Amino acid sequence: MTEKTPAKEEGQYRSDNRRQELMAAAAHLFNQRGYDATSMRDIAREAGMLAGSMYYHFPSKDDLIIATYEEGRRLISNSVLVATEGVSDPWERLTLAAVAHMNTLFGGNNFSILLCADISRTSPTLRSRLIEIRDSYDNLFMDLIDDLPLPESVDKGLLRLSLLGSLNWSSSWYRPGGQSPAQIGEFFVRILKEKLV
Amino acid sequence: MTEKTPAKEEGQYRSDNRRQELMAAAAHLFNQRGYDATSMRDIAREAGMLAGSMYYHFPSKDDLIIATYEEGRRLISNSVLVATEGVSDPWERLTLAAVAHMNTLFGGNNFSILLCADISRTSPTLRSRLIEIRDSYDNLFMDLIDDLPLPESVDKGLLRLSLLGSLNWSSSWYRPGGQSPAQIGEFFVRILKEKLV
Amino acid sequence: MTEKTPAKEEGQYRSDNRRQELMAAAAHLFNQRGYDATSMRDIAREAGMLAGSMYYHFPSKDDLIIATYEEGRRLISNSVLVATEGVSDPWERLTLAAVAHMNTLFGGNNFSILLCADISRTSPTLRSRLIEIRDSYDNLFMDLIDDLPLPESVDKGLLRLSLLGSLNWSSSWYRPGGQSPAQIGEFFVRILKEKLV
Amino acid sequence: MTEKTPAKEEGQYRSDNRRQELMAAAAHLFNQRGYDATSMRDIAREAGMLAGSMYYHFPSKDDLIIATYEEGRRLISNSVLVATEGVSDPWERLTLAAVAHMNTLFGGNNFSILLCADISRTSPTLRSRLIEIRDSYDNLFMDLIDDLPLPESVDKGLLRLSLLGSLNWSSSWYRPGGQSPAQIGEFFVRILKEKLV
DNA sequence: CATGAATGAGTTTTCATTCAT
DNA sequence: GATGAATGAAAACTCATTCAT
Repeated sequence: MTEKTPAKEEGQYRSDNRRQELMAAAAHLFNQRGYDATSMRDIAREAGMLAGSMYYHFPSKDDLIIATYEEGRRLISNSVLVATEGVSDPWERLTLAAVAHMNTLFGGNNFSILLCADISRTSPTLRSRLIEIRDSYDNLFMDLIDDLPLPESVDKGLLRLSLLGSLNWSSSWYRPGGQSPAQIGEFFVRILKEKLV
Repeated sequence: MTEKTPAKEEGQYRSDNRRQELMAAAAHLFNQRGYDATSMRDIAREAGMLAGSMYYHFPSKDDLIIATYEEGRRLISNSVLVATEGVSDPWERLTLAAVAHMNTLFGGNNFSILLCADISRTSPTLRSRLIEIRDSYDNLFMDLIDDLPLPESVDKGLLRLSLLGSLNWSSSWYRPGGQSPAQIGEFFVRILKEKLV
Repeated sequence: MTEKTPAKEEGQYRSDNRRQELMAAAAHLFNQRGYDATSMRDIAREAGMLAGSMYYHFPSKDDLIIATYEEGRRLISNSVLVATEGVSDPWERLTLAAVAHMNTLFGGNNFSILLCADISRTSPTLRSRLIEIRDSYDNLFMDLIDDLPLPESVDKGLLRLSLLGSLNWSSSWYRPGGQSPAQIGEFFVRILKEKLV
Repeated sequence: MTEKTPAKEEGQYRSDNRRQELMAAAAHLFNQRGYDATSMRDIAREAGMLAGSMYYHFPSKDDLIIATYEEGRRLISNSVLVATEGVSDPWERLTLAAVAHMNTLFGGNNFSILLCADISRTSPTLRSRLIEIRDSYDNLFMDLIDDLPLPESVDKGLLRLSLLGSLNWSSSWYRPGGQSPAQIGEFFVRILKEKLV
């Protein structure tokens, strides 16, 4: 796992410290209130800094949004890849991926759940960048579903969208206390695999 | 059907004309740009009126948001009720409901799709009101799923959330041209009903 | 003279009152400190209003700049046209124009002298608009100089630029007390007309 | 000529290299965008340095402005002095001075043309310093015009202001391609000397 | 000599809302 | 019912400057 190492190989961190704190503060607030309702001042305050100081680290709010989103993608991609590594049964792979997806979403990192947020209403330039990032994650599921042994009559594209919808919509209703994220992920795959009727 | 009558029974409309135009303009813009990015001035302009004039019809922006949201719920609830009326087979009822749901979402009315929007990031007071409204719609699906003949091992609550997730997530990817909304709705129910593996 | 009438014929005034006060305040401060160093807050304060309120009358600072500049052009154009009206001797016409130019520049209206300011360092879009306006005034002098009976060896374009330079540069050194603006204007034309050596 | 020597006699340069690069970068940007619109960061970037580093060489932006302005005065003063050295006919001396003035303004050095910029709109302290510098240059023309054999009726002060206005105003309209700077300078003196009417 | 990081006051602009007419 | 005009708080962002290292 590389996400705890200095990550020099991605060349995207400068003097990691404050930048990471800023991103953590931003992700936290973006999740609580959304992009629009979170001001640069709010983020600065949460990171113990003045608003103007942030602009040394991120040239604009959009850049900060993109950075947190990309960090979210990096973390969840990693989780899914690690979880499915070395497993060959396609349904088991999909189950493990769904479980890793849910565990990452609700496992304490504030970044990945940003990928479930509504981005259809941000500025066109920002939106297209975020969509790119999200698509690069969705592709992992495309591959997992492609490997499934399914009757020809099943549209694999729609199947993927159905599963991702089930999984991501959880961000709008999940609260700790009931079933665990892992159980929920496992269930959403099981009802596709098993005969219900 | 009640949606064309003056709706006196809800006691909340004054001199319907301008009010309805305002709501239509608002719903249109809310869908395009989201709540935050839509200003009262934008809405007023689209309705051929000045910003100040709106406050005769709606005491605040939140009230306008709630009104459009509630109108969306009213329309989609109606569609689902009408579609399932008189049908008794539980799987068929669920399929018809999903189809009606999708047809209403993408069938030209700008209100219902607002129910798929991310409200987890609005002010707490507004949010709790919107959640109430959405829940009162989700209950329809609760009933439909309760009627399904399912093994005890299947958690009906999660099943409902899975289906609603699949259906509502479509608002983030659906574009006209591929499968029709009705086909998509039918498919999402079918993969629950049929054995895939 | 039309500049004191409601000016309906130019169609550019709304409810003249506050708009004119705003323009007067702006012109005053633009002259004292320049465009950049004058903030919208400064202008608002001088007009007895809050910064945000100005945006009802002018959509942006650039628009306000353009409006004051255009008002300056209107006033000085009028002065020159009125002064030369009915006079036919070309040198006398030029003298009267120079005198009117100087009298308008230093005669209490804060608008016209803006045309002497350095605009080579504003944003390209703003600059090109201001240049258009200034050129439309300079054309008056083009005509006056064209009518002069001069030897072929004299470049009329350069002659115009020389005179306008002499006149406009006065905005950087003129202080009341010495020669009057009218005397200065008359002198600058006389040294072109008379043999000095 | 002293401009190539280390200039110890002015006692104001430290380790000339970086200082000169900084001044060149500043002069370049001041001409393109003006003082206000040029930030210390812009200048630093153009000189390949970070903003903070400049403060070793110049204690403030105003000091940097003054230094470039003074350098512009030094260069153009030199040109005029060299051009008129050894010539005794007063009108020829004035002509040569005007030609040298124009050649220096548009001859590639970015400093001297700063003297033509609008300084009537900078902070009072800065302004008074810049005026001092400019006046010390204008005095050269005062002397040249004093030597002219003119009728008593001609106000020599105004004559100087007229000529300097014609010359300096060129900074607002001159573009390479038409008459050369030298031809323009010669023309502006000729129309004073010769009878036009 | 230079850098990285921060400061704090400032900028233009936007916006929900109010209210006299 | 609607308008014109204003309010005041907040937004994103900029910038000259400072200073420890």
